[in-house]
Amino acid sequence: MRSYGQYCALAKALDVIGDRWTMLIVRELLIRGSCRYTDLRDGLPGIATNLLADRLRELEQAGIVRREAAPPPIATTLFRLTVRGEELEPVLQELGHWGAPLLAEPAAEDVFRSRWLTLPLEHHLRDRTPDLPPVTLEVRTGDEPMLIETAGGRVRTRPGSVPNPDAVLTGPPHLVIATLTGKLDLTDDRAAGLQYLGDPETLRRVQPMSPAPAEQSSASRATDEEGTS
Amino acid sequence: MRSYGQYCALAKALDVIGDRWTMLIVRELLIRGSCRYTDLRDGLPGIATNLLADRLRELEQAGIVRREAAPPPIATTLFRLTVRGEELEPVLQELGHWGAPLLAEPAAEDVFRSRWLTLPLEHHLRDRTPDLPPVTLEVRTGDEPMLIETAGGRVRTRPGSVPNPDAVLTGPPHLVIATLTGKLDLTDDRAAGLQYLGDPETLRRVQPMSPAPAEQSSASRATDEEGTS
DNA sequence: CGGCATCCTCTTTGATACTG
DNA sequence: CAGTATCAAAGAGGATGCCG
Repeated sequence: MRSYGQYCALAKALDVIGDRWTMLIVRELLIRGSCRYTDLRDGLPGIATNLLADRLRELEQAGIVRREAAPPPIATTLFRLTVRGEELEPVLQELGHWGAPLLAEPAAEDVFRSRWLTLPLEHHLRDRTPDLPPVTLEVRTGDEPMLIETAGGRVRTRPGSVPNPDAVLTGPPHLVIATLTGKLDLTDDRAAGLQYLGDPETLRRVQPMSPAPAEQSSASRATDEEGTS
Repeated sequence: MRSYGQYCALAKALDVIGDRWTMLIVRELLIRGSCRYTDLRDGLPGIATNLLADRLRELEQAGIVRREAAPPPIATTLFRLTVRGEELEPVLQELGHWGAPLLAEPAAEDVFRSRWLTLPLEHHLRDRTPDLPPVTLEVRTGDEPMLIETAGGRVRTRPGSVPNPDAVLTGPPHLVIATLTGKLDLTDDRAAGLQYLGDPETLRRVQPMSPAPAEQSSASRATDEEGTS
């Protein structure tokens, strides 16, 4: 990327990670920890392979990504974030938080990977009753199942499946998100296509406090803009 | 900008504000509140005028910027952020925080506007003794003087100058920053070109707690990268 | 002046094909 | 698997022109 040439922390940050695709590559590495070129490509549908190669080289040079040889059994290159790279997590969290309302309308043409939910969900969900025995909620949406588990007072998410979860939530991404964040109630009319099996308490346990009042789905755009100083 | 086409909050955010120059335009509007096209252009050295016009239109469409006619005396257009636009402040703060280490080395070729310091400084500085009478520190670096004032327990910054500040700090940007953030001591050898006049207590009062140990200026890049999981 | 629109060149991207 | 090579299309940068 061409530098902005400005002595400003924001501009300098953007000089390094402001390029197209760069932050999404960091997202994948944050989600997956350490992974192969092909894993990255799979998590970044739409990226051109030469761009991915270019960006990885730039990120390596910038000290954000490290390339390492995989342990003996397998022979492949692995990519992972450096400490400096991991420090980008709060940035991505804030950006994701700001962008969350844009997910209000269903996916439409968009591709979706259930892994993309793990980071924001860990950030938003809380264990309301950490003293009770841990629970596991399986979420089935998108390409692969996902687990939401309470552990040590925190809520952890990871791709995967278990034999006997306390509950299973199944449905299209936008309804699953609305449900997990408390914007949509299980008894809600709009929940067509959503299925919840198991103890209702499991869901309530991890939902954030003060569930936001149900949003009007997606009407009126230009009219509800309002500015203040 | 071409959409990433991913149903992911981060990708959606970047669809809207990921374009080149866009975040810097938001920075200017956050700093200046409400301003004219030419003010923006001045705060964004290097931008092509057609790009600024394009981006402003896109931001308006996205509900981030509002265009308003200036009050009768003057006849000009004013641009300002909507509420949705102001909600980007935490994002810019995090990005700036991450990028701050990149300012360690002096400006070199970079252009600089002292206004660019106001946002991050307000975020980092603290009033250590809010019960004492308020103080004013004038900073002279870059294109225009700047004031750092304690008020109501907070530290406020703004471009400007006053007749009798409690202290005046003058010098090149990187030394001024190092001083204000406590990385550089007033008695430090490296402070060549830095001048401080007035009560030393004024500076100490607004500096953040636990001043970071003086950084080795800018040696060794490739060697000090280290990864953890 | 303030607020753009046009024109032109150069760089970056996106899509696809190919290789050690 | 982990890229490089190629090429057309889109976008950025820079200069200048226009209009109230």
